[in-house]
Amino acid sequence: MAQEKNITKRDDDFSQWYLDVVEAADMAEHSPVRGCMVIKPYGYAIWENIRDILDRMIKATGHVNAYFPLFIPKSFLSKEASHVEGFAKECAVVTHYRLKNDPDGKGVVVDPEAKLEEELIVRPTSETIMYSMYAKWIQSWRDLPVLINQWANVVRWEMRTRLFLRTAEFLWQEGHTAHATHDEAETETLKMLDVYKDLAENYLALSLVPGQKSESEKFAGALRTYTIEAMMQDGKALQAGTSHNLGQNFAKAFEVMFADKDGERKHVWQTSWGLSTRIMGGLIMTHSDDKGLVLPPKIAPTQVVIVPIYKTPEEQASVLSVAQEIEQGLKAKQILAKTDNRDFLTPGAKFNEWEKKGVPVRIEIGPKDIASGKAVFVRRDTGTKQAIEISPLAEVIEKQLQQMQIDLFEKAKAYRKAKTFHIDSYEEFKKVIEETPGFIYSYWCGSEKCEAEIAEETKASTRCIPFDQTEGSGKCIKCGRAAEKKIIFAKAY
RNA sequence: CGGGGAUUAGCGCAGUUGGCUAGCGCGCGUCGUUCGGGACGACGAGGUCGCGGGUUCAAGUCCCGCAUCCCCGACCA
Repeated sequence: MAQEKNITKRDDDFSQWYLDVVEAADMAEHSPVRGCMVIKPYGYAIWENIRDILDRMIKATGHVNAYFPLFIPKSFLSKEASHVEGFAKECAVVTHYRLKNDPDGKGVVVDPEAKLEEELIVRPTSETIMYSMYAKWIQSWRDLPVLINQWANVVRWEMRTRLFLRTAEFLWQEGHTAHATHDEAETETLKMLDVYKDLAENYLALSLVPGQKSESEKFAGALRTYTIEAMMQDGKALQAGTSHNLGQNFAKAFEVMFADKDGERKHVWQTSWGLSTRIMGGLIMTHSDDKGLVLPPKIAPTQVVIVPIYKTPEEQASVLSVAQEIEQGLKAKQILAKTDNRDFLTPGAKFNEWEKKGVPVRIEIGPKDIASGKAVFVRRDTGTKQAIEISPLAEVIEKQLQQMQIDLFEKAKAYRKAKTFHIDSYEEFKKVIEETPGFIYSYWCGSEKCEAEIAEETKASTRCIPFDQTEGSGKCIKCGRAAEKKIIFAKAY
């Protein structure tokens, strides 16, 4: 039998299940370059959809796109102390600009004569290169705010990598803004986190909690970092997007200053925010099942696949012509439909292939259906099959796609709620994190010592201080001191 | 950077105490029969056994060195 490897989700092997889904859906694979990923056409089509939606949102909130260099002079990176400390350990460095033939034999070697005066860092993020330009562009309060976004690749030389979740090179957008006041920057920071939340919930159907990062988890160089933390099917957290209020830290390092209305020269207040291809890992780990990927209709490259079924050439002709009609009807409603008319595959093989790729809706059309004026409609998430009339088919499908989008989100939310625990005792905390991993809400005193000890003892890190806090106060889960707010602990990707 | 494991066809693997022309499954090609849940048969193509040394009449197999990859930790979007 031509049976491929099965995709099976087990608690102890969730990572393997995840990789199997990525492979089965034909989204990406490891490249020969260490830690780097090849995003295959199907995976890239999904990224393009996410990118286009987010790009529209970013522009709708008043931002414009620009592009800055891949290379950052080493001296730039070291201007902001905590920033360089945060990234120094994972930077790729360009030291030479030329190769030459190996004098001892085959191939080429780095020409030692071609050493750079100053090494160049392949950007791990673009704060420094962008703000060196902002310093020139911003002179007056009239130049503010600067609201620029960039779509780019960045490189972080991570020790261990995993497709989409952590790769040495990844694609993202990074927004970098400059404002006249702290409050304006803070508003911007929160506004963009909200854009990410909108994208993640209403398009990707991820279930998440927005909140603020602890001091130890915040971005290197930021005043405050806000995050959306999504929950995966194994109860672990995935940081799906972050928005930073940078304060004046970089403004001071790069001397980004403006003459204010009151005549004083002041440092600008800045923000940066980013969302990467990692979010596709979250998409996969939130919705997929043992048959493969499950895509929310709003980001699926193909929303409806029509599988024709026939035996004889006569049947083929009539079935394909009806399939064409259905496809046209769907396209007229802006539904991304395609007919799989490959006649070297059996219908079963096609069903399987499109299930692995997560196409939301499948329509089966064969001689029996044509005779009865109906077609078979199958939803990817529930697997429900039903016969529907061919004539008003597009309307029904349109509603079903909308419903599936809602259902996926509701399912993800219900799942997160089921794996969310409010815990007051450290003993219970340890038990829960081990036995039923999820988001644990506990009071925390705010000390890095408690945070670090908990991480050491339980492998759970602080994810965020949720905006949504229940009334009251309590005692720190670790040390017992008085605490004002709850923080979420979870194992994380 | 520590601790394990691996490297044989495109992919996944087997290969005995060293011994014949290095196998198996999937995939791939041609033809035929099939086609409502991953079709079947026949024939066929495909290998510098990671690299470099060594031992031997004989090395995928034994020895030495090197390289690369994977997994588990520390680091991270």
